[in-house]
Amino acid sequence: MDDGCDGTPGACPVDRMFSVVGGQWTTYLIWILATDGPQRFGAFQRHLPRISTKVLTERLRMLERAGLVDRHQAATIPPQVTYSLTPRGQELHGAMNILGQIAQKWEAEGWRPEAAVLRTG
Amino acid sequence: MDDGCDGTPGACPVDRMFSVVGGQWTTYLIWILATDGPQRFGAFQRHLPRISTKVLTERLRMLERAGLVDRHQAATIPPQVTYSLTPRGQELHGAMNILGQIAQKWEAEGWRPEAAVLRTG
DNA sequence: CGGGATCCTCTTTGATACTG
DNA sequence: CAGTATCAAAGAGGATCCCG
Repeated sequence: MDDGCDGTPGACPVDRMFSVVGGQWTTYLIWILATDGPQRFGAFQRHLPRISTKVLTERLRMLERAGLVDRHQAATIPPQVTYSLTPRGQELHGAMNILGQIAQKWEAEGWRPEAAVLRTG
Repeated sequence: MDDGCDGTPGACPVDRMFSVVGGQWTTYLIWILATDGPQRFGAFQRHLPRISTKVLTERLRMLERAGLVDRHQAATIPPQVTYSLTPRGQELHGAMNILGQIAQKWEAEGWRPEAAVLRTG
């Protein structure tokens, strides 16, 4: 019963996972990599026109440190940097996909998440 | 391929689900309800000593609007309000549990999420 | 007991400009 | 192209007080 979930940040395994992928944009980055394959920095920006370079960099660095994304840099001019999912990133995507499928199933039943959420904009 | 994931908030089903349960504390609330059963307002505060009444109320209201949590009020004095998981809340908990299990498996392999995350505190 | 209303802080984001 | 640095705005979260 007591799983150490006393509210200390990261006390729950679920929360630790969310602390890595819960940030804004993060699910999209993983999704894009999983569905469209490896991407370059500029390609992400084209996929997500409203993300800033700062945040995009931060998210990619974090996913890289978390071992979910691989960063491959070609020493050309201009530089070519390509990001891809690691096996762990792929495994995580599969699990997140389950959440997405539940969302879609519920929405087919009339569920309206937007109505519940206090969206920030 | 294109699943509508252009970065507009909530464009992805996964993101819609995260918009509901991705907020801080939310995973804990669901976890507590799933493992310890129905809880009263004050019980949550005892479980999570650092949460404020404002945020706890907000989260519970949101989970209620999202149909994941049931709020039952007894018209006694003093009032007794009890929160419980709906069937959807239970289904979601099961799916989130998968993420937690992956986290635990990876951690057993040496994965260190804290090292990756830019924790806010 | 179970909150609602405020105020205030701190983090997170976004915009912009510059660089190897 | 792929970032870095800086600044300003926004919003979430915390603390506090009060009420039914």
